[in-house]
Amino acid sequence: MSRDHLQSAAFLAKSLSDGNRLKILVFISSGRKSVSAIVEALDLSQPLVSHHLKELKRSLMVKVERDGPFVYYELADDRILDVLQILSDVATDLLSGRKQF
Amino acid sequence: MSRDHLQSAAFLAKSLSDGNRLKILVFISSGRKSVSAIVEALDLSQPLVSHHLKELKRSLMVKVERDGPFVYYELADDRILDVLQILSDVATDLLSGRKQF
DNA sequence: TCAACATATAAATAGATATTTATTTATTGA
DNA sequence: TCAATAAATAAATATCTATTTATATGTTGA
Repeated sequence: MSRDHLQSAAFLAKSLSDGNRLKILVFISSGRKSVSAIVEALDLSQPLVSHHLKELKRSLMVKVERDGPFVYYELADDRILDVLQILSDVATDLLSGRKQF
Repeated sequence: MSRDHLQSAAFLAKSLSDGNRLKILVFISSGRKSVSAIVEALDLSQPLVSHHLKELKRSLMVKVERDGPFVYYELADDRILDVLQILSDVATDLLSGRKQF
């Protein structure tokens, strides 16, 4: 893995490093969702959701589409879910304190 | 994936969100390395390497072992490399601008 | 056009984090 | 014991980021 590739991986990891952003990613993974739908479902303030969506857009992990007054956000790549699953599994194992994996 | 699992994933992702830490992880993935070996190989200052190793230890992603005056760090779980590879692949595809993955 | 709604942006704040420089602690060979 | 090496910690700084509150922009139906 080259230096550039490592930097790219770090950049995406940074986008995945916030719990609220992960909630958003998982929520929109079942299909495009409007901002207001996200706000309601996750019980976060609208500006906070917009802020996180902006960050996710900056890292290209979401695709955006306007439809009338609504703006829909969609997961850009399903492998992001795979990453979250692996990280969750690894965290579980690491916290269990076992010595070998 | 539960809320706790998402929080755990976010916590690990935060540890993966720095380029220098990823360099360290990849370097030690070929076997335990001393701090000074890491400092030389990556051309980073010794306190900076210690700082990042402390962070990696906090997230349990490295195992630590002292041997005389040397302290050796080792990757705690090889699936972390899988995560980095996927993130790198995804970043490449997202930056290529293709619409479907 | 205007009121109502959807979303984005601005500004302020508080807390986190990467890096540098300087110092301390720990270990060992002479 | 002491000098030299390995590693960790402290302190300072500068930057970044999550969140809140307030406001602006954009869209549509009446």
